[in-house]
Amino acid sequence: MWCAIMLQPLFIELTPQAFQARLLDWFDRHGRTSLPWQQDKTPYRVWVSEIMLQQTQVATVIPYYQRFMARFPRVEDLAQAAPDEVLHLWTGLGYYARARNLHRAAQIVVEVHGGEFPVHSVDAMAGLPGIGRSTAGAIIAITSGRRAVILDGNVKRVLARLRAVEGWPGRTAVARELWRLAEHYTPDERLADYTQAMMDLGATLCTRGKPSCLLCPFNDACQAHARGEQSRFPESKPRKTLPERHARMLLLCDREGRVMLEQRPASGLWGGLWSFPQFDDDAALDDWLAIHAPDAQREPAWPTLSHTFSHFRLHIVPQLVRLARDSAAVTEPGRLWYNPREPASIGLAAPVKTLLETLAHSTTQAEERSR
DNA sequence: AACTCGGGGAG
DNA sequence: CTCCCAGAGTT
Repeated sequence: MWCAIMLQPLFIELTPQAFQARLLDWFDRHGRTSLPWQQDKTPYRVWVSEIMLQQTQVATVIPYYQRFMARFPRVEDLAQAAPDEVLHLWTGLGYYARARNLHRAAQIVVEVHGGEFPVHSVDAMAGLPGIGRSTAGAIIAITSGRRAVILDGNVKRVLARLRAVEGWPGRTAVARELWRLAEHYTPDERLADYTQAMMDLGATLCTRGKPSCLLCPFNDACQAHARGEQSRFPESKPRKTLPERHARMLLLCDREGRVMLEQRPASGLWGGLWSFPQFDDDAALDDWLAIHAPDAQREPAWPTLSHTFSHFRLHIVPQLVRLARDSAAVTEPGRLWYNPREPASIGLAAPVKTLLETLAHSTTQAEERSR
């Protein structure tokens, strides 16, 4: 009889106090302390890091963070910046709404809150553009030590495994359960260390693939580990096949080697970034050329450049066109003539940046050949 | 509740 | 190739 009971994986479910004690003990010995945003932990510096780190890995963020903080050391510097320069420093990071919201939030902090972040209130913090429930909690816990709860990807993974939470966290019911657990385990003291510890555990031991369970302080209490099903938690998003889209990009060059860019609408894909005129097909591009540059000369199309987004794949055919006369005809608001060899401080979509670099190269080589 | 919004690291 | 990362905003 007792045998049948013993065959069940029997857990002594850790109390929040026991969980916190083990976690903080592990953190004191193995936590990360050298990340750039862990030095001089002001709300501004932590905030910028938290926004950059949304859906973005630490290693990717570090160089962007260094450049950004060097240019905008204080929230006032960011508030006064030109939108184009903010987007320029964000070029390549993705999710450009983050940069636009960051800029707006900086202006609100300066103009409405007197330059101080409202770290006294999760609701006040979450009222700022780009700051949601989790990011608000992280900034408050890390910089003020007040009790605040976070639920980022690391915490989701740790808790989903510890308690074998079934289902994809994108589903409302699963997210609600994870928030409940996050609240359950959050302590009343050492909030900054606890918050950083949960993220460090998720980032260094309780990783998505091949977690280091042997080194984990919770390997005797983790329900996923007991089942040998670490990789099944948290459950992954149900995937659909990505839709395919096609586009032509017009690389319109003048005789000085400059190329025309247009600014994209402030909202939507690549919002506020500068890009090449984009067309659904060859005929649409021809129509545009007939109107704006009737005597321009098309060159053979470059090889297709494929770019994958979260929710579709874009196949880009770059079409180089050289203007026979000068560029005056197509100078309008929302357009600029860009010299690829003298990069300006503007935001560029990743494939656009790639194409501009290719263009700079080919132009340079053409000059060398002509000597 | 489902969809939109990027780019790259890691397997 | 696939998966998803210190998520938030919109529909």
